[in-house]
Amino acid sequence: MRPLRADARDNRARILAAAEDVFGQSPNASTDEVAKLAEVGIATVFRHFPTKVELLEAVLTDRLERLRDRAADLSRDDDAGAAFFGFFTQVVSESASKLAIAEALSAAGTVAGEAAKQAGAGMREAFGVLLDRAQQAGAVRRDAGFPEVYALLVGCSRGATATGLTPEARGRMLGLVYDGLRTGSTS
Amino acid sequence: MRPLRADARDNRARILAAAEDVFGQSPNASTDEVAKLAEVGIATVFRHFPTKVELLEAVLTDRLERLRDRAADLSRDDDAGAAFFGFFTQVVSESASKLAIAEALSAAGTVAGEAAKQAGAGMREAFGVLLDRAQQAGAVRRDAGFPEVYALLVGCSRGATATGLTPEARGRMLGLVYDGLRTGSTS
DNA sequence: AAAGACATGGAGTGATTACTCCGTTTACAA
DNA sequence: TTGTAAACGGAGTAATCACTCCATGTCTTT
Repeated sequence: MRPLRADARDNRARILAAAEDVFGQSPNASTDEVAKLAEVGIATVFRHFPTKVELLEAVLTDRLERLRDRAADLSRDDDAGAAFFGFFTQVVSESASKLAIAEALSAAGTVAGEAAKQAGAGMREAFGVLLDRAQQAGAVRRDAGFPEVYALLVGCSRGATATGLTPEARGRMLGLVYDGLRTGSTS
Repeated sequence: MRPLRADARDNRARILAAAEDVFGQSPNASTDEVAKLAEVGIATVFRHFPTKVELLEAVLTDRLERLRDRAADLSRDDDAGAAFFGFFTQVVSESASKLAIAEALSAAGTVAGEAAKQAGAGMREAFGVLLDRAQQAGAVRRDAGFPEVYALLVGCSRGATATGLTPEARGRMLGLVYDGLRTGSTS
């Protein structure tokens, strides 16, 4: 297919940004709201994303790919422990202000269409690498399996946003979790 | 006001039960679905709960009160540590099958009307007592504040449900968290 | 610069849904 | 048993929302 016309590409980007914003604040907002914020007609939204679900998936995919890229970057860090805990902290902190990330993490494994599903798998895989390396380096206990650690990542994100934790309390919460994850706490 | 007529009281209970079931599975189901499941006309639903929001609040309040009662019971247990961890485990385990509990916990502090707000406060207070006693007994480290522990409770619930954790993985996740909460892990 | 493909906006459509009206039925008191 | 207030069911209403149609506008190519 031929490349998009300049204005079309522009609008597409604006719509995606607006959707991220709108759905980030209230997940079942109407498509009209997205159009309004993007300063675009409704028809334009539907031309670029034929269905509301596809628009949501596009937002989701976008977020997941960004998280995956960040995790992949960090997996090349020399300090595997710092990379793992740094990623974890960053994700949870961002979720506090961006509801959408928390939702994206939840949805990553469950619903969603093909593209989003793949992005979710990629993101989880990249996080798995971070965990592996941190365990090899002795920064995270070896008996911590991926599913439970990933659930903790998701859970901490949602818990922090849902209860409206202050940044300080969020730090203390992560401190508790990290103590549980570190080598040495043999339960 | 006079006592409800027998059939009315009956229907009210059936509607509440149906609502818990329906909204527990898909939080934005229609009121019709609740009526269908309760084997009651729509009008009857709206006569008992004048608004969909009020119906949701009633479900929420119900759940929160049950949790509060359970926490209050456990706070009379001799083993404060077992009481705290037992409650935590039970809440997270139930959330796995009942989405609604996880949602209720999240909503407890944020949105919701007067009755639900109060029920949420009561539940959090009862949980706070459990935490206090466990800390006094030396089963939970003293530098763990209520907000972050409560956020962990909510988070573990949501994380477990959102990622579809197996019961075994859920147990391991809780093991990690509990290790972080116990006395001795001085971070 | 001019043609024609590509995009756009916004009114329109049908489906869904929260909530109401009212004729009928049911529980309770005497 | 019967009168009546209380409760019920379900068709009806208005609003919302996802999505379409088409007349108008705008890039881009030669």
